[in-house]
Amino acid sequence: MFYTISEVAKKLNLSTSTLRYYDKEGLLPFVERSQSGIRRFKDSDFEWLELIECLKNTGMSIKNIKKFIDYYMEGDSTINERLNTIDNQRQVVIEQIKQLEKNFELLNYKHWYYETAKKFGTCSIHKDLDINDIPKQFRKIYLKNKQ
Amino acid sequence: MFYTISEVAKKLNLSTSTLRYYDKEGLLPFVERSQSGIRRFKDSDFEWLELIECLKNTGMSIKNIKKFIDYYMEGDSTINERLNTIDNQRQVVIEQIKQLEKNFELLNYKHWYYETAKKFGTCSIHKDLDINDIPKQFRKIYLKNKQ
DNA sequence: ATATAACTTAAAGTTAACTTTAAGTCAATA
DNA sequence: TATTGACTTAAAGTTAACTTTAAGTTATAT
Repeated sequence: MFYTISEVAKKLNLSTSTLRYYDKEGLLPFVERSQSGIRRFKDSDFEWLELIECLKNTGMSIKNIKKFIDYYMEGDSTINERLNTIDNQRQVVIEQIKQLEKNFELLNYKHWYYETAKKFGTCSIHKDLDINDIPKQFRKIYLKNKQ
Repeated sequence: MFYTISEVAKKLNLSTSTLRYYDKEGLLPFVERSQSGIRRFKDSDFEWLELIECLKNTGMSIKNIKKFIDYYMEGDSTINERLNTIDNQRQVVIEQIKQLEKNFELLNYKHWYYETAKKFGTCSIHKDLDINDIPKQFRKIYLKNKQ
């Protein structure tokens, strides 16, 4: 079973020009062509595209994704390099999630800040609040921001 | 207590040109200037810069960050708009974390895939594996990728 | 007083990741 | 057979977020 570029684009919510761009950049060396040069994507190519999307999503550049795919094309002699790339990216994702959780805490604090301001009709309420009026989880950040 | 632009840059691990760029784009209307026009950052400006970094980190564009800061400069009449912006961004972060966790799962599968290939010296081992050889958490993705 | 280091603005340059355009080929239907 | 729609490549254009450059001013140390 083969798919055209526009079928793949639709399935993955990418544009055909993005897929051609990826191909041009060397990300899709395994995609076959018909006699007349038309790309014929197979099911196993979706697995690759899923990994490409994953690496892209987690901040890897097109160039570095290409390096990984080049390793793949070299065969079993590069298993270790590919494992290292994957492990490195796992670490990247762990850091990204940690960072997002920090950002989320600040946004939660700001949510409480504006909820409280909304209740009182003014942001200046925050000058008059006692530490006991502040939810425990926000006290540290509140004091930090106050000084 | 005041800080120069390079002190702030050092503290926040940004470049001075980035801070000037943010200022030019309207992100720092509250930063004071000396008589001769030199920026004088105060402690409360760090709170703003922390929020700017947070919004930027979670994917908000400079233009939309500026909108938020414009609301702030308007005063109490925009509390609701600011609350909405914060709440929207909280939702964005929740989605980002979910997406990263999905990406992390795929990377964990690929880690196992290459660890196993490494153990056997070849990726072709994966053609011969029985479903029972595959860790439970990877079975679904393994079968999906196999067909 | 002079050198140096830090600041200033305005404008041009950079980079990554697409996106669009132009010109053309191919396959299927009226 | 002619038209339509999907495909092709190559190259130019776009966008966001900086970064660098050029030309000049200011503050401090010797």
